[in-house]
Amino acid sequence: MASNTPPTHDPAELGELERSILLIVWRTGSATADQVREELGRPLKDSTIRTVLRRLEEKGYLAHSVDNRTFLYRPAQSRQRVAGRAVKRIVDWFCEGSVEALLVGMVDSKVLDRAELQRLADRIAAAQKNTPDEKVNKEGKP
Amino acid sequence: MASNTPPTHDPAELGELERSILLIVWRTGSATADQVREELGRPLKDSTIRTVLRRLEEKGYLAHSVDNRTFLYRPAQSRQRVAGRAVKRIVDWFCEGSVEALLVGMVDSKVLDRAELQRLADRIAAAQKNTPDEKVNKEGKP
DNA sequence: TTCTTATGTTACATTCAGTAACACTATGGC
DNA sequence: GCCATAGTGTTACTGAATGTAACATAAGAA
Repeated sequence: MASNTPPTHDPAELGELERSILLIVWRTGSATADQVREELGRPLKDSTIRTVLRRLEEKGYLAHSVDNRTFLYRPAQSRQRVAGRAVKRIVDWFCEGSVEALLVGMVDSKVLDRAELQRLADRIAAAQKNTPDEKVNKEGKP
Repeated sequence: MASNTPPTHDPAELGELERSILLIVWRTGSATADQVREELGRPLKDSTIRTVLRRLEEKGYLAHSVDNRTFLYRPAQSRQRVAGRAVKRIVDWFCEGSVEALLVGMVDSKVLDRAELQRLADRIAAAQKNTPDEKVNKEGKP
């Protein structure tokens, strides 16, 4: 498999409110609709929050358990995983799959500055060391 | 602090067709509505193509010049720049501005495999070397 | 039982992208 | 000069995704 994403577009597109709420759940680890509403600091009705939470769960970003009759939402995916996939999509679309090209572009467009680049290099070096020669092969991309 | 505020408007997500057309213009360097339509290989009306081209220009992705009464569209931004900014947005939203966190997440979620990571590290190392101590020098000419 | 609290369901407005018809205007040929 | 053609300008409709919320309902608590 690999290659392309199916015709149905990836649910990486979130709205503002959805994103805000998702961030809150990520930040807090878990939250009830009420907690989210308070965190939000915006005058939104309870049902609004719950609708968004439900949609986020439908989209696979959240999961919930029932704690004494109250829904407790938790992330179903890590922030970074979601971000990673979103980036992958961008890379596939705009850089024809080349992460390197993306990085070059990021430097080029000053999205990344030298300092960050340096830290990035360190970080990557560290990651290389931490994970020996493990198998991390993914989509067939020889 | 350094300039962090995106001066231009937020590069909102593009639709499928918009993306396809944008890719065509990027690929060909410049194109008329008619050329785009042929490249697309989809039975779309001329006005459709032109509408999308116009919207892409409004959004700042394309620019046009008039060649003998015919609009000739050209990219207003490079693919990589667009990609870079899109990634920055993701990083800001999901990783709280930390590109490192993003990279770690990408590795974690296997969006990036070790080979890519290695190339990336090389690439970055090369970039470090190529750019003295000055501000980021965009690849210029190899 | 009644009140309270939380969920389930349904709906409406808005925005945007996909798609296109139709009106309008130079320009070149006759 | 007049008209056909090839372009552009304008406007619009549709459908999906999101923001937002009202209203109905079920299950504990008092």
